[in-house]
Amino acid sequence: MGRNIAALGTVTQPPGNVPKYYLVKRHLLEIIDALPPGSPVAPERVLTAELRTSRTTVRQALAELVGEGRLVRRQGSGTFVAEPKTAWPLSMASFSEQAAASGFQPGTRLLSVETVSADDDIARRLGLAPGANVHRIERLRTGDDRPLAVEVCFVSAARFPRLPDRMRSAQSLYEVFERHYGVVPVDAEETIETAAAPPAEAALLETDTGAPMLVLSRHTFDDSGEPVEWVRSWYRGDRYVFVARLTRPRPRRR
Amino acid sequence: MGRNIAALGTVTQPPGNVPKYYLVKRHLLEIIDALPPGSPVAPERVLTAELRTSRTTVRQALAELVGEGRLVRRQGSGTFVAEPKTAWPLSMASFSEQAAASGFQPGTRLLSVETVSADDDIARRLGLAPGANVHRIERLRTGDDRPLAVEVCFVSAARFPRLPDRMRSAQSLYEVFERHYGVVPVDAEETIETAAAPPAEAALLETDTGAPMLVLSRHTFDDSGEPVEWVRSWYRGDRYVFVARLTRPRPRRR
DNA sequence: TACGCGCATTGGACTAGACCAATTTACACT
DNA sequence: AGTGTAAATTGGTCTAGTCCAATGCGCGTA
Repeated sequence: MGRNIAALGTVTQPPGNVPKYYLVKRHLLEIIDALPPGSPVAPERVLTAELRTSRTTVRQALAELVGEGRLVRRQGSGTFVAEPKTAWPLSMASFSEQAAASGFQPGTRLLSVETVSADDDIARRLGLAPGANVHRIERLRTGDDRPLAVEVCFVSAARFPRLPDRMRSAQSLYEVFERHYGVVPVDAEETIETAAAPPAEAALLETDTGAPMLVLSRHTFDDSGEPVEWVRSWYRGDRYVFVARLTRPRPRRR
Repeated sequence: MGRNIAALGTVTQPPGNVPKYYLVKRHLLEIIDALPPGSPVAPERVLTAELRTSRTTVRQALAELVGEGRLVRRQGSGTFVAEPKTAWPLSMASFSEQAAASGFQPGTRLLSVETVSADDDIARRLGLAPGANVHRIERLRTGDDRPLAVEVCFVSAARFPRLPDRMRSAQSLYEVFERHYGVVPVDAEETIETAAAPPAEAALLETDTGAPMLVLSRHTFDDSGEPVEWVRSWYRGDRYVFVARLTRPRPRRR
């Protein structure tokens, strides 16, 4: 068509400054909403010409849509409408149980197990003296053989001797905790934040450096209130939505 | 100094492709980590010259650091090390209670109340026929007079007649539910995802269009399992971390 | 001293284009 | 018809620069 971006949609928003790339984004959104997942979208250079803008501006709009899980891009191939996001439950259940609850075949790839000296933050979280030895366990969690999350877990080396060896043959960390050490995690504090994917995590999760991620940090305690583990998990923000079930704590007051 | 980016740090990561902007980001991170909040960081053009790269590349690194809450930028003024993020609890408590628990003086600004026809998604969520009337309540929640979140709430118009009038003088929606309609929300399903800030939300939250956000959607039910409200809240991803407390549901099995 | 105007500084948005990498397509040759 | 290679297509990274908007500083003036 070749109509100018200025003619796109109606700007009902704040008086002046809606960036041009955002008009492009809304325009693309209208197109995407009408197409089923997998449908191809016009290539960058075509959009650039059609909308009379620079490639940079088009790319900024596309990048946001990719980050929000609306589009998928494949170099050399094209841009396509993405599948809807997948729900990921927040619960005390083990990874395998959570995955199963979401209808995935869970899998784990052990990336590295090493024993290192804890930095101040980790030591404090695990109730150890600064510099104490901790096991650092890095794993790639998969669902239906597709990468799902990268987890880095820290536990006290003194409390869990020979854990590295045991990890190499085990699937579930919680099972090892219980079987070999009699430790049962009973509650946890989870924090959720956004971050940009570092190159290593991006590669493992098959996305791009800088892609928006959901970072879930879990601080787990056993029944006596002792800290058990400190885990930091990276999930692709364009693929997953976290779901939490909340119940009113007390009957009522007032 | 004028040292080239190629000399920065050591690339132990994946074989080849670490983008140049990421080297800049790591370099800046080292600087930031050693400075207290509020400290100024060198302006873009200086970094561009020092690191022998383009302004675009420097800006990409800065943008990610801003999105992760490590830096704050003020046009005409400069770039500064940011305050640490603030924890925001996920619980069934009302906004005021949650804010108080986080040490904020809670406030609410009613942006708009209107009665509209529900789209299919909203109707389904509230258990209504498609096109049924719903009240749409848009509010800006504040903590210590600073914008905290933008909330858009939908409730059935048939179930809550004259709610718009009552809202205008009320602070707490839950209080109105209980006092005037005898409805007490008891549990909820919350979903958390990432998104880029639209211009309107960005303006209200005093950030930039496209800034990474945490979007919290809450589907609330009363004691008989009836849906009460559907709320979508936008929080600045660079400022807040969501915190959830989890407890193992069952005593144990196996 | 206090005020106000103008300029320099700084971040924000956008452009046009170069070069690279992955993929797909087209075509020549067997 | 099948196969392999070259070319075209498409997304990814980076550069160099323009113009604008908000802020803050300094200087001249009242």
